[in-house]
Amino acid sequence: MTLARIQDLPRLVGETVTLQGWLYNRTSKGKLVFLQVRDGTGICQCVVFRPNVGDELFAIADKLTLESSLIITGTVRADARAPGVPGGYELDVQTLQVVHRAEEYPIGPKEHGVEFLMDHRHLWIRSSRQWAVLRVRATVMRAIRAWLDAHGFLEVTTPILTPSAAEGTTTLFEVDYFGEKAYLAQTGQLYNEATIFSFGRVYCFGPTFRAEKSKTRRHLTEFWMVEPEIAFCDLDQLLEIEEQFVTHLVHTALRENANELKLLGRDTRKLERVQPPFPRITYDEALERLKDVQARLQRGETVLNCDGEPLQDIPDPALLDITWGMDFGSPHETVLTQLFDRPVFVTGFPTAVKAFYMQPYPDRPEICKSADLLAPEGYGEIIGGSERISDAALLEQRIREQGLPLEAYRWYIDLRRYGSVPHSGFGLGVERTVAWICGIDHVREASPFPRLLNRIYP
RNA sequence: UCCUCGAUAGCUCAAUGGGUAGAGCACCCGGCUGUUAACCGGGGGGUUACAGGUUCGAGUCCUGUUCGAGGAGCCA
Repeated sequence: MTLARIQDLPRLVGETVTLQGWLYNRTSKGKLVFLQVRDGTGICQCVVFRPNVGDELFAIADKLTLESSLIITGTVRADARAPGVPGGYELDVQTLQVVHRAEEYPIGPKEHGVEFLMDHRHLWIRSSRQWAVLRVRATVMRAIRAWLDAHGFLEVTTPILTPSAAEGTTTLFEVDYFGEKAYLAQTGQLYNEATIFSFGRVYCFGPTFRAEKSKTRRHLTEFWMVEPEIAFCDLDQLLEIEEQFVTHLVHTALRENANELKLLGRDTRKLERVQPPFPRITYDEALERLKDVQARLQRGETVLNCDGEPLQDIPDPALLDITWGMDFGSPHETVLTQLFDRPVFVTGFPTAVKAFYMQPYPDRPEICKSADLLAPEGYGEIIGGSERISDAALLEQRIREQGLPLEAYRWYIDLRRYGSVPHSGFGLGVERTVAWICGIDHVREASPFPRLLNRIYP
């Protein structure tokens, strides 16, 4: 008899093993009880047959409550009828010990509303879909570090308590810092721009905070972001790094989380075609495409996506109104991403709508060397990146133009005085990336305990 | 901040023009050797979000409040 985990059962057929886990579901049929047991690595059907275990143990198994904790011993056998994760294997139960008999469990196998599930998030994460999503999240986070570490990046942590904003002060959480105002970080980028001069290629990876009053499927007030920053790197070089990086994340999840993506019902063919190079379109080109789509929609034409299907989630073509100089809204991203079969870069946004530190094109200063990466299928922006201004005088001018407090950025301007170099970086949002890979419709399920507008419990 | 929709059993929902508040799931009891959200029979379970109004009579109509969902703006 050996202790086993459910994910290893395919290699243990014929052996007698002990599982430790919780009762996920139960059905009984006369002298048979089917216990769906989960142990964190998978879900295994355990078959309790009355003549095998005796009347006393059978009665206990037959009355077990959902989520009761169990230690259960039996023989592993392959059976195509056995549901579960990975499925196809079940345990022929010999003995069973109840560690704790659970009280009546509030979350059933039937449907529940969002508010109820969010109030019970501490229990909801036991459900198979949530389990699958959070396993993919862990894979993505591991793949982020693995790829960056393998490509010469050094992880350098940046502060969460910060004295000022990178991009204005309207979306920051304010905290009291011994009588002074401080803010929870919404980016580590400015500090990354300092550490590249020490290490060349760096990244920071951790939670960031935005006090935006956004109530959409794409927003959390606390989310995880990885921000690589690279010295001696222009925008074109940055995009090559980004597409290699994102491709690695997607294909690592495809390889390591096949069971999870299957459980989620994800169409993995759409993920498999994520391969470099990603298409690159300029802001100007994107504007033309958007106007074209809007005109066709308003004429009542059906506009097709990259797979030849009608565009989804376009409630009102009037929302696609845009003129040169405006930043994209969510409806614009929703349209653009459906026109491509892989993530698409949009480059050269108007300088006026982007952050002060982005490098303007020398021959066209009204646009800047910025690039957003939009995920397919309407998931929208998962990366924002740019080449940074490397000239101290130009940076100072841009800070003044934006009306930002020059004094707060003195150290940041200082970086351009001592061996300044062209450098670039980007930020990738973990929850949005996970939501896209998993094919789920709201980022709140991509975080174990999501923080949202009006929600900080549990 | 704005727009739209919603709140009825533990959960998901129904309740015809205003006329005795109902079903499925969950739970408890009984039945069945292959269930896949099993099925069959029985049982308990309600201050219809809150406050006020109209009415012989309000889950239903009106006013206000609270809470929630989706979206816009902003963003990853």
